[in-house]
Amino acid sequence: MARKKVVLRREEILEATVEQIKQRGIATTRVADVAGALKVSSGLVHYHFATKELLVEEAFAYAARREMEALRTTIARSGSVVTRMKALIRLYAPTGQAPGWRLWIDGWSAGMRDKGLHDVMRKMDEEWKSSIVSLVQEGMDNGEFHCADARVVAWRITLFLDGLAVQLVARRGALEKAEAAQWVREHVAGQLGIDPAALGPRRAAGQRADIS
Amino acid sequence: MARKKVVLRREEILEATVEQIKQRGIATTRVADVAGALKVSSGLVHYHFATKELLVEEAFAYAARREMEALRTTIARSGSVVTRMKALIRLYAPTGQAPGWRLWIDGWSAGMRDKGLHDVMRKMDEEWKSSIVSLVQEGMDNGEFHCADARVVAWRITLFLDGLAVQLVARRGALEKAEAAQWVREHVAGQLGIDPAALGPRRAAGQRADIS
DNA sequence: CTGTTGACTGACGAATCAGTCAATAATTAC
DNA sequence: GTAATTATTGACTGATTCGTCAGTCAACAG
Repeated sequence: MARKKVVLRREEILEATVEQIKQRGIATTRVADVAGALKVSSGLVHYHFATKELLVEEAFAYAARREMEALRTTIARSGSVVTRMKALIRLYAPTGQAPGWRLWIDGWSAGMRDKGLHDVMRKMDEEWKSSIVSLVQEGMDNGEFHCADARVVAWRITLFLDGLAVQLVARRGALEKAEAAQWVREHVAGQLGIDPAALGPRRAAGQRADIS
Repeated sequence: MARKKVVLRREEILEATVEQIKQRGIATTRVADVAGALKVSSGLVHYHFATKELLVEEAFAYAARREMEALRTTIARSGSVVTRMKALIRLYAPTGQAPGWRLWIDGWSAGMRDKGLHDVMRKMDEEWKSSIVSLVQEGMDNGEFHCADARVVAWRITLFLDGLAVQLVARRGALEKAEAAQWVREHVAGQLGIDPAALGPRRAAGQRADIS
């Protein structure tokens, strides 16, 4: 009962799959779990997605698509480049419980053996970096940023955020959230050639810079 | 046939388990794979390790122990602190195919749900960082390094290497090995307040520093 | 109102694998 | 040399889970 159009049902299933994977991880998520979460038969999941492998890959692609949309929206907003960069950091730095990062960490691991998954992650990473590059370039062009190579800067920022995500997941609790946030600001600001305070939590500028 | 003392057999099995996990990943490694690699029955593996979960955890602990021994050996060598830091980077930077990193990336993922694994990884990370801290501190004390806080520097170096590992695995081939090595040198040197050329591939010092 | 499509079910087949256990071969103890 | 001990086997079980399929029923077209 409650029959749905294919597109809607597929999206619903992908959404549920992403949620289950965040909670249980890829390996321990059963297609029965996904079906159960939607109160639907496991047969239906297979009706829409032939194999579990395909389901997982499409779920990652779905999650990646949503993430990239959010990124593009943030970047396309009005306001100074610095302000948008700040928003971007708040969106993606793994400060907080960062349930989204759990998904990507699982993806890195599974992607080492699953070609399809690997390609999905790779494509997302390319989009992510090219978005950062264009934002950084915009800042360089209008004089807000002072750095040499937008591509290298984008890589280094990505590197740092990935590493931080690993640390905050692999050593939950060992690093203060506030300290991590401070490091992100310092690192990004250093890369962009701006004042770390400009990326501070509230006001864009004009607060004490109590860092070494 | 070919009976072995428990300690030896256990070590052999752990070694084989690590190898299998590097190749297949945690989830898709069967205990039959481990047994098969040693040309031994699966019953024997269970004779030494009650459950697969235990086997995997101990395999990670074993790998971590070996890695930490190598680290301590490198750090305890004679020579300047810079030289030892250079050796350390060569040992751990995920330049090359880095099969060791595959293990840790799997560990990060599985450790999010497996308490025992999580603790193993956490302990190794603590040891790793405290080793780095003491090396950095030594360099600060004898004037080779110029930085403010050894702990923060150790964290940032770790962060960077982890992030780089992710990038080189998640986007195999997209980043030139040489460029990655260059970035590691720049980042580490920047943190330590020294000339990146001092961490260069061959001679300890006295070569051109062709970086921005 | 009726026929057709297609989303959906639920039971089932088939395969996979972790873990058990009784039997056996090698080692050690005495 | 014999008994006790211990490492090892390999066949087996029980549980799990992916994927299939024959059939049901809602929605819609005509």
